[in-house]
Amino acid sequence: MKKSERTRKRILDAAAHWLTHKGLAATSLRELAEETNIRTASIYYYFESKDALVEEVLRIGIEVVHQSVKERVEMLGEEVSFQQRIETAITAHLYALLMHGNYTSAHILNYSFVSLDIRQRVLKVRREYGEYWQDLLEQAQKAGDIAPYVDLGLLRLFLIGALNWSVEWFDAEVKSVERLAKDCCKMIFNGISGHSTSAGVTRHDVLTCPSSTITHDR
Amino acid sequence: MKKSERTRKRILDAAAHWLTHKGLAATSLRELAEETNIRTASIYYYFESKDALVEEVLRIGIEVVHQSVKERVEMLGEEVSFQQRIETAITAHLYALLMHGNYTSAHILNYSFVSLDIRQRVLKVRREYGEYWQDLLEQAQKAGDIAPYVDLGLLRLFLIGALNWSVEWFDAEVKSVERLAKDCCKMIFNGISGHSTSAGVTRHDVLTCPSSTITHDR
DNA sequence: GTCTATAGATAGATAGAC
DNA sequence: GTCTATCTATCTATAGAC
Repeated sequence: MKKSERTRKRILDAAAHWLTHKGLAATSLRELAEETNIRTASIYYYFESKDALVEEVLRIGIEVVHQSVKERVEMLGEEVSFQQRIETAITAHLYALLMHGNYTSAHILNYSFVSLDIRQRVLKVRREYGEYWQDLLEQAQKAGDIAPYVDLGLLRLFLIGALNWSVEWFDAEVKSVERLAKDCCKMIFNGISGHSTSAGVTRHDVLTCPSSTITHDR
Repeated sequence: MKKSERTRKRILDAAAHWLTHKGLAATSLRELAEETNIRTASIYYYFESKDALVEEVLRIGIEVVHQSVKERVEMLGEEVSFQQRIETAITAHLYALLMHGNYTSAHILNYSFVSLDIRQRVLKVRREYGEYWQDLLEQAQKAGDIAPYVDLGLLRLFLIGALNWSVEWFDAEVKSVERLAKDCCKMIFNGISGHSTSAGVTRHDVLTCPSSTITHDR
């Protein structure tokens, strides 16, 4: 890696760090320059503007998660169950989110505040990742691993939302990423109800169920 | 309500709006004053500083949700099942979040960026709300409505995280708050698995909304 | 309570030397 | 590639009249 590329990366790293901890408007090029040991004006050699720098951080923030998830799911063999694939996807998402730096959290925390221009361009990258999950979930539903009644769009938004929020509370000393992913997956697949059959036990008589758990349907 | 109180409220409303849509540092007292039809200096008659104003918005953002949830759950009779109580709590949380203004979203989107002082004080109010949910979930587990294997702390963070994230994608024209709450509750309690823990999957007509109509983002 | 006026700090961005 | 110097704009906050 050339020195010029390294400098560029150091600016991006500093930006991701400040965007995560201070927010968009409180992230000043002066402080980024100080942290990178260059002068403010030198940033403009690498980036056209503050907006361009921020846009790249946000874009990387999604791409790194998307790539991580895709890679690790594809590494699984063909015969692996969809529940296992989804657990792997959750693990990979959490890993990229929690362990691999500030780019993704910078994205999550600042997306609402960047200019409309940036938001629209970054939205494309977001959509691609959303569609990856949507495909995964649809395949799982077709294969019968997800019940037909489930609204996959809602599931996707609900799941990714919950995972993204973990940047606010995750603590590796309380629960590891793998453990967290496994527990989330179990909760999502088996449900939390105390009235159904015990978690993980396969039932074939799906047409019968304790009515008490659905009595509030109207 | 006195004129002075109304002016104060108009400043708070404007602040909540700007904090939600532009973020902490991009929310300037000048623009708040303009939106409130007063001069910048007049804001200092009502609030000691920008920080004090922001802190009050964030505090209200939690309190309004906490109160809404508490009220609506307490309105339910004693004999109501815990699953129903939790669905009511989810509905109330979403209502306060999505329908009743920008205070809560201002909190969610800016909490990471406010000064340590504010964050620590606001954290107390947050904790109180978290404890309310923890109590509710513990009672449900004791009553047998939530399975013993469930990590209630994880469930609480997962659930509230997913709900809070809905500010990013909720669209009342796609799915109403009540419908959304009901569907979330069903998914959480019954699980999404197509194979096991079958409680509830007898009703395949529960989710009427085609997932494709849910927007990825706004 | 609301105003005018302004102090004092800091922001993004540019010009041009080296 | 990196620098110094600086322009222009905007910010929070204060002083003091009315």
